[in-house]
Amino acid sequence: MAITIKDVAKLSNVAPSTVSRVIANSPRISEKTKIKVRAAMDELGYHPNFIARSLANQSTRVIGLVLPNSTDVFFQNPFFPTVLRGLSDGANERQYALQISTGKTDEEIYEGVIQMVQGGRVDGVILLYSRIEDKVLNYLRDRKFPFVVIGKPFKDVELITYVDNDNYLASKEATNYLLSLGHKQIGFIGGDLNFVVTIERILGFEKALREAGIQSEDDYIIHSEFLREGGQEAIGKLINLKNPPTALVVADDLMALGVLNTLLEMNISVPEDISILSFNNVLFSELSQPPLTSVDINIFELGYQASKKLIQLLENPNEPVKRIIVPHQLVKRFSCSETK
Amino acid sequence: MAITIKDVAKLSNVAPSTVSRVIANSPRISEKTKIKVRAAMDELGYHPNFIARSLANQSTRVIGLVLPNSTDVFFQNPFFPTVLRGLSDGANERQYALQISTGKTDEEIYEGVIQMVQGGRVDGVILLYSRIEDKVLNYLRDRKFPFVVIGKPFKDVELITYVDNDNYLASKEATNYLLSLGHKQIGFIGGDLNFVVTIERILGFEKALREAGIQSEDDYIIHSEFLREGGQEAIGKLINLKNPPTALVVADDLMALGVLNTLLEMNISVPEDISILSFNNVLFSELSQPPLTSVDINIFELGYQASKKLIQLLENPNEPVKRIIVPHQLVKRFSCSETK
DNA sequence: TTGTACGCGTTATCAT
DNA sequence: ATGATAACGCGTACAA
Repeated sequence: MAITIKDVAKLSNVAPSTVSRVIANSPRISEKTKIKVRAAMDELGYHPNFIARSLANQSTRVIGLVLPNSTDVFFQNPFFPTVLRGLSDGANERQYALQISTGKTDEEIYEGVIQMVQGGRVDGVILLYSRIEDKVLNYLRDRKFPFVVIGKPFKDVELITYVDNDNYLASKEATNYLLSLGHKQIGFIGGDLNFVVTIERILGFEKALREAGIQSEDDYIIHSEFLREGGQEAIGKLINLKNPPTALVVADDLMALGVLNTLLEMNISVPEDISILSFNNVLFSELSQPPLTSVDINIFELGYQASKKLIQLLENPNEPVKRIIVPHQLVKRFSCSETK
Repeated sequence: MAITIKDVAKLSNVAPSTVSRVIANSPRISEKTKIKVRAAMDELGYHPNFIARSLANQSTRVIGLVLPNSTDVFFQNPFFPTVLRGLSDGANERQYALQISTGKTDEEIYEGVIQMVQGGRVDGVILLYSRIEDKVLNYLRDRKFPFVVIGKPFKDVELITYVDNDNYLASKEATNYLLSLGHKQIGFIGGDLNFVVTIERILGFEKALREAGIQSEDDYIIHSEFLREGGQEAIGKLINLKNPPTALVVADDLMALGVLNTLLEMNISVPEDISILSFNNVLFSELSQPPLTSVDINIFELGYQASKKLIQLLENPNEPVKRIIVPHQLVKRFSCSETK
C-alpha cells in the first residue's frame, strides 16, 4: 500500500484534512504548518492518489480522445501523431491526462466512448474527425457531455464547439492558385465523402471554378480511398478522357503520393504534364518526387487549440460555444507549374 | 449525479452489495434476483463507475503508454499509429483502456510517467521505444512496477519483459540479400544511436559483412537524423568517396525516403546506380519512387503482443519474465538490383 | 488556523 | 442467498 495523506498527517502531527489543504495550497493554512507538512511529504515520498481525488472531486482531469476506425487507411495518416502532439501539449500545460479510444468497427468505437463517458473515466472528449452522421457525436450532444470536435460538424454548427481550418476557403484559394498558373481543366480527387472535410474542400474547389467562369465537369471529380485497389483505375480513367485535366487538387498528401506513383507508372510527368496540389503538408510531402505543393493546415495547432478549448469548457461552467479557425497557408514546392 | 448502485438496489429491493454481486455475476446470487436486478439496471440506465471501482479494487484497468519525445522526427513515424492499433486491439480484448504520456523533453516525459504511476492512474506501463540509458525504464524497474518494453532493453535483458523483432538477424539477412545480388561495397545509414534498435541493426549488418569476408569500412557508416538538415551532406560525402558504396542499408523507411530524395537531386538512380534496402515497411514504402524493398517487422503484432503480455503480467502475479520475438520478413520491391 | 465527520461509488468481509 | 458495514484515499462543510 502506498503512502497516503494519513501517513503524512501522522508524521507531521496534523489532521489529514490539513494535509489535504496543504496540497491544495489553501490560504487558510499557516506557512509554518505548510512547511512542516511538505517536509513530511518529501520524507515519505508522498504522491496524491488521483483515483481517490477523482472520486471525491467528481472530476478526473482526463480527456478522452476518439480516433477514427483503426482499420481505415486514414488512421495511418501522419496527421494523427502530429495532432496528438498538439493535444498533448495543451493538456500537459494544465495537467490533464489523455486517454485514447479506438476500435475496429464503428460499433466498437461507440461502445468505447460509452465506457469512457458513463464509466466516469473522463471529464470531456475530443473527436479527432468529423463525419456526416456520427453516432458518437450525437450521443455526446444528447447527453450534454462536454466535447470538442476537430473538424467542422456536419450539422448543428452553432451548437457545437469545434476547431477547424477554413477548408472551404483553403480549397478555393488552392484552386485559384492553379487557375492563376493558367490551368483551365482542373480535376479533384477526394477521399471519403463521409468526412466533412472532403465536402468542404470539394465545395471550395467548385466555387473557385464557378467564379472563374469554368463549368465543373463531373468526370473530373473522383472519390476513393486511394491507397487501396481501385485508385489506380480511377486515375487511369481520368487521364484517358478526351480532354484530360492539366491539374489536380488532391484532398490529402497521402493520397497525392499514391496519385504521383500511379502517374509515374503511366509515364506522365509531374508537373510537366500535369500539376498536383494537395492538402495537409505532412512531414513527407517534401520527400516525394517531386516535392508536393501543399496547403499547410497547421495540424499541431488544431490539436493544441482543441485541448485548450475543452479544458476551458470543463473549468468554466458557462463558457460559450465557439468555433476556432486555425489559419492555413499554401506551401509552394515543385508539383505545380504553369500551363504551356 | 449519475445512477449508482444504490439507486438500482432501491428499485429492485435488494442491498447495494447484492447489486455489486450481480455485476460481478457472482454464482452465489440466485438467477431470480439477478434477473430482477438487471432489469432495474436497464430501466435506470445504470453504468458502473470505474473510478469508484478502481478505488475499491486498487486496480484501474488502464495501461499507460510512454511515447518518445514528441519533438523528435521519430515521433512522426507511421510506426506509431500502427503499433497503437495493435496495442489497442490487445487492450480492448480484455477491456483495458489506454492512457498516453508524452512530452517535449525527456524530463517532461519522466514527470508524466511518475504522475501516472505514483498517482495510481495506471496498472502497468508499456514503453514504445527502447533507449540506451532510460530514466523511465530504470524508474519502473526500481519500483518493480509492471511494464513491458517494445524493443530490446539495453541491459538487464533477462530481467525485463519485452516484445521485439530479432533486429540483429533481420539486418544480417537483409545485408546477405544485398550480398547475394553481388554487392560488395555496402553502406549503412542509421538513426539515433541511443535507440537500441539502431545498434542491433548495425551489428547484424557488420556481422553479415564479416561472414562474407568483407572488411567493413567506417566511411560507409552514417548516423544522423535524416529528415533534418545535415542528412544531405552526409549522403553527399558517402557518394563522393573514391569507392562509393553500390548499396545502402537504411535503418528506417522514413529515412530511406529522405535518402532517395537526396540521391535523386544528385542525379543518382535507384536501383541502377545504387541499391537501397530499408526497414519497417510502413504504409508508404510502396508509394515511393521506386517502391522500397523493406524488411517488414510486423508493427501491429509488436503492439498487440505487448498489451497482451502486460495484461498477463497484471493478472497473473507470478507470470515469468519473458521476451517475445515477432517474426520479420523481407519484402522485395524495386529499390534493389544486381550489381552490373 | 486547524480538527471532526461525512460523502464520493464500489468491493469485500463478516454476519445472518 | 442476501444484508450490514467497513474499507479504498481524498475533499470539504461544519465546528471549534
